[in-house]
Amino acid sequence: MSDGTDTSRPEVPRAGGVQSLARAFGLLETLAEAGGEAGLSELADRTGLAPATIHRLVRTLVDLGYLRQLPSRRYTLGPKLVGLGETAARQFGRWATPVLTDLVAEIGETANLAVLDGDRAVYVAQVPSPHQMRMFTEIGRRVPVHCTGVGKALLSALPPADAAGIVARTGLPAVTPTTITDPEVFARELAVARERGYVLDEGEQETGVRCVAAPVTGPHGSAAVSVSGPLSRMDDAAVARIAPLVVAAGRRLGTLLATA
Amino acid sequence: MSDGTDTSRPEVPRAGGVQSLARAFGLLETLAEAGGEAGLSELADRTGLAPATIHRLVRTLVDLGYLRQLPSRRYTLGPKLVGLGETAARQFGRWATPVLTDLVAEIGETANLAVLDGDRAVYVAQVPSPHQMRMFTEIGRRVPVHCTGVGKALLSALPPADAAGIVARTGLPAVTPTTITDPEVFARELAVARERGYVLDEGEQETGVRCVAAPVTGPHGSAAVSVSGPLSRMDDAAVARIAPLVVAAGRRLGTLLATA
DNA sequence: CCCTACATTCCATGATGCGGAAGCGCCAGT
DNA sequence: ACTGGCGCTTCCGCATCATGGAATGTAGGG
Repeated sequence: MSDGTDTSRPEVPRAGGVQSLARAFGLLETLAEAGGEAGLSELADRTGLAPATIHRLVRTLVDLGYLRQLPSRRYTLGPKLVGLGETAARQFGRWATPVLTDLVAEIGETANLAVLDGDRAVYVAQVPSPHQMRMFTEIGRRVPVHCTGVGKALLSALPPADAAGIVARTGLPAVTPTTITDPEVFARELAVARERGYVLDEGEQETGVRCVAAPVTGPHGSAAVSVSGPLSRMDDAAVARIAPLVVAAGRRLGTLLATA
Repeated sequence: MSDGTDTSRPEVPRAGGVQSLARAFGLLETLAEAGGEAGLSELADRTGLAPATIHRLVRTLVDLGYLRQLPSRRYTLGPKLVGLGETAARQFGRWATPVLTDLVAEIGETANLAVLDGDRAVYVAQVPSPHQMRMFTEIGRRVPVHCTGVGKALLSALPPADAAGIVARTGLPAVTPTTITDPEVFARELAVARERGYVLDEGEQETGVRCVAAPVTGPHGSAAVSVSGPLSRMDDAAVARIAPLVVAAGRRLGTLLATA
């Protein structure tokens, strides 16, 4: 950075405006990816930043309560992040939960809301089915887009070029025997989804779980609703009954999103 | 900092090193306090920062995915915060949940883990009692220290001077008829807690709920475990049986905290 | 239709964050 | 116990980067 001849900056393609912020959040993410705990030098290795720089950022975060320093001098995500995340989730849940609750009442299976986060989908709200008490709070969980109902629904609402870009970056790794791994088949799947307004997930992420998902139709709305349940209850007749309800819920959430 | 005559800055006592970071997180907190949604000028009013400054910070956060801009141009907490918060909670929960689960198995009442966050306590892990399905995920909730079992347990593990400092700042507002409001009585309560190794919460935050809490004994360990249930089940005999178990759990968590 | 209020962009200024290098404390090795 | 090495922390001069006042664009209200 000291000579004016080469101003190319291959790292951090387009972070944002304030670099210290981008770096700090990068550190938080790096820490999360590292399993929620890391030493300073490990962070330096992963991010390529100077130790002194990292130390200052990290120290600030510790002072603010968003990071904790363990007795071993390593760093962990701090308690305040839990609070913020909870508030954020509540925020999403506030307007989505009523609609999801209706869906569960009509269908009897677990209903989810997810949004696009980079190249993956994050669950931001969930209303569990009355059938099985399973599934803790899956809220906040990030899943691949290519093998989940919500993921495919999210892609189907994107401009095809953007969707193709995401798929190109993430690839189509097989998770179960039914996961779609052929790009051409996947493209057709999205085309069908756009046509019908909903997608199916035929146990592509978890065997035995069938899922109906629809995009949340809004202006900027990168969101998707889904209803999922075990194959035993989700037969073809059930899907035929469920699909229109999920699509309607997506539309309803879209108008809510635009309004509030 | 613009004029040399008056450098007193009553606001933001000691933020941290990197000011843009402190401000950005301040904005996130302000947004959370405002109900999770606010316009730019509202943020400007609440924080006292220049609109241009806020806009740049906020725009960066939007680019990074930690904030979302609604069609109405207002701002909301973004999906990535949900993910980070969940990871942070999982991080705490990972090593705590097994111990809490054992506690619930032995006692049959809800078990919690909380840490000190500034002058308040935050719940970071919880295993619900099999009895009542009540209580959603209370994780992330911040509560006062003076009227909760975990709060008093946290204070009892602190150097008395530090505990007194916190109490001096927060005061002892009455929340229920049994809340301790006399500083001298409260100091004695903490002394007893240090002596016995556990504290009771006699419906001091919510009438009818009795709670046994113990500090997590670690090197720097500002954490506390608690078990709480309705008075009907938490009689004196139950408390006598429960207290040693909670203390033991605190000790166990302490060694885990020091190790991993 | 104009007008007010809000969000957004521009730009010169200097405060502020940056990172190389030196200092310390902790384990591991012998 | 001594020593070496590694990783965390602190210092300090330089210039980059964030800052905020003012100008511009945009939406809703009278």
